[in-house]
Amino acid sequence: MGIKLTDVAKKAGVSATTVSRVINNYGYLSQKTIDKVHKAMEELNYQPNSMARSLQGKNTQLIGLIFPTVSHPFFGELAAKIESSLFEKGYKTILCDSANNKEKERDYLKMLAANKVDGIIAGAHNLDIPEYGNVGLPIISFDRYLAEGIPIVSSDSYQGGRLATEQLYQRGGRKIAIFTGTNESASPTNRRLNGYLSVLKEHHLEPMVYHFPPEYSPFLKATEIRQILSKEEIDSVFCTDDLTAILVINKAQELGLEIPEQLKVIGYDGTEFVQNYFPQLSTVLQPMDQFVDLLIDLLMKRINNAEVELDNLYQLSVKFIQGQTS
Amino acid sequence: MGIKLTDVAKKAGVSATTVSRVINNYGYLSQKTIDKVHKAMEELNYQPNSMARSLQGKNTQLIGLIFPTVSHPFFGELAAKIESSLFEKGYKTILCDSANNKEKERDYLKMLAANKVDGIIAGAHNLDIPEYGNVGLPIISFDRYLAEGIPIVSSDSYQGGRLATEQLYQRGGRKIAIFTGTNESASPTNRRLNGYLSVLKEHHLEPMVYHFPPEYSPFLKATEIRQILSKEEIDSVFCTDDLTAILVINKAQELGLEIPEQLKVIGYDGTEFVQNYFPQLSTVLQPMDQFVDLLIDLLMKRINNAEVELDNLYQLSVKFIQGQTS
DNA sequence: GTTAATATGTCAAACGTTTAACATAATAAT
DNA sequence: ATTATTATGTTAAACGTTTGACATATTAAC
Repeated sequence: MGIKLTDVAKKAGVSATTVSRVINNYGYLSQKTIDKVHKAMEELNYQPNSMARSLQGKNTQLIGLIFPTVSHPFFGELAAKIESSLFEKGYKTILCDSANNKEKERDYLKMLAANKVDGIIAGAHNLDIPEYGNVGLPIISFDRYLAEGIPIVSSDSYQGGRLATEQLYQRGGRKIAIFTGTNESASPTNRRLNGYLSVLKEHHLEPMVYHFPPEYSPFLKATEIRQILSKEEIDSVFCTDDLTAILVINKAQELGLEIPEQLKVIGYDGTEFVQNYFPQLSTVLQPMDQFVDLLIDLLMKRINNAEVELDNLYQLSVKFIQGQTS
Repeated sequence: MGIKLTDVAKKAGVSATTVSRVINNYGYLSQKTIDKVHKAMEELNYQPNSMARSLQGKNTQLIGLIFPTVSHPFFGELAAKIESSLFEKGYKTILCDSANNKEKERDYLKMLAANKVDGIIAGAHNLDIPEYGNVGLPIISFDRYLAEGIPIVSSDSYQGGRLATEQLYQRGGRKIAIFTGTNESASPTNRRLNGYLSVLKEHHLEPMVYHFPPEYSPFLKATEIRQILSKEEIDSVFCTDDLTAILVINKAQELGLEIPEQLKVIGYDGTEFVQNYFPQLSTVLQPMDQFVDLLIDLLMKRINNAEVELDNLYQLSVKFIQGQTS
């Protein structure tokens, strides 16, 4: 098929070993030879066959990325930033959208192993996948418990939950509801709820907790939100993600509720996207860039030394962003 | 390292060849042996080494996806759907965000070749990358001219441009501006502008064309939009993407302009995201699912037969969605 | 002019799988 | 009982690269 190492050797008038030495930079080499070989590689547009290299035990420079879906702005941004940062380090990214599908996630895990990726960053939301425990690859998790010994990077959700709820209270909210996902006790995301509950308790307020299953379509969710808003007496909502907050605002407007006078809304995530296109939203900003840096930093550590000791949980602090919805 | 074919053979009490026969399903095999081998593979959690397989000339089942960035909802959705559809066909997706960076796109092209992907779907926006012409891989392009012989899948942008502009006119717009990207004459996207121009000409109206370079941040773009809206006499804007339309709406609200009474706005794309979270926006719906099906269908054709004759351009028709902004 | 250091070459094994060629069993068909 | 068919095994080469062992040539150092 393509150009191979021996073609380069022939063209440069050297041995195959010498070409390999140039590529892998070992042994004695004169500058003249190095230049000659590089020139030949350029002229032939030679690319070493990754397959053959990694058969030899070389790294594939591939990283698997397992997220629910990049069509969600939060994960889209996270994936884009991770991809970009990895690229700068010479890694390529295999994208795995688990789509809240346990089977798919499992299949992907197998595939990534078969493709001998150097490591995995996983942030999907399907629970109980024991395979994570024994893939035998460096894995770092985002915002979710996977298995013993796999470090988790997340925002300080408890603090974030408190922060948002406290803000609603400060602004006069007394009937403060929380709209969140399904109960996932093992994952840090759930701590947003705990933060909310702790603040309500301190102020002796009655919690109003609404769970929305992740498989709900936005339309279905919006419909249910509308019902809740029209039926229940609520003056404030803490949504554990920005998109839900946007639905709440849309439905509140449909119902003629003044924001923030009649209904205060605070979201969670603070993606660049939402900040750019919904600047009015009050939200809790997750430190996206720090996530990316830390995830990759930890992963690189594990790749370079599988036995390195890492913490179980890294919690990055969040920041409240005051918009006009609270 | 891991479990290999010979381990499976030993465990199942058969020869390596037999295991290979089971995996690749050729030659004579008894059901008993097949079961025995499968059982051994399961028990050992065996995954054939993809590297070794593709060294043998087997397909890698890898597809490269080159898009500007998945942090943009349009490309995020497109990427997610393509990934999902490819997964069902047994392919894995290597994600390449070109980030409007020509060098990165070039590097990625090389990497994809080195990784022996079976094919590429490219929808980035950097022009003049001659390498596309001679990667020697099946490539299908989305919405952009890459090189001679590479089919383009796009929406019927000319029709879309006409549709949106005509709608604005019908609703009473007489000072109709267009907000679009930088002039890229070779790409189909530019035809949205041409559609706009043709309608204005028919109605003897003066075109008002504003170009925004793709490297502009949303903030910068928003600032400029605000200036334009406050200075110029405009009663309607056709934005060639939804996100720009959202910026226009936000800035118009800041300026106290009533929508649609004082300013009508129509976007372009109609992603599920925008439909879910900005349902009020009038827009031109691109047939996302048809894009995905066609892109993959064409790519598969090229993969299975490199010489297959394909059209240069596939234009899918768009649909106007009436919201409350026009 | 000897010695050491540097530079390149030859050769072959290895990575894990596929597959062709050939051999031999086991089973079924006549 | 002979023959054909089906099932499995043995062996070895191949994919493209890396790397160690060893040999030899060139250059530099004293």
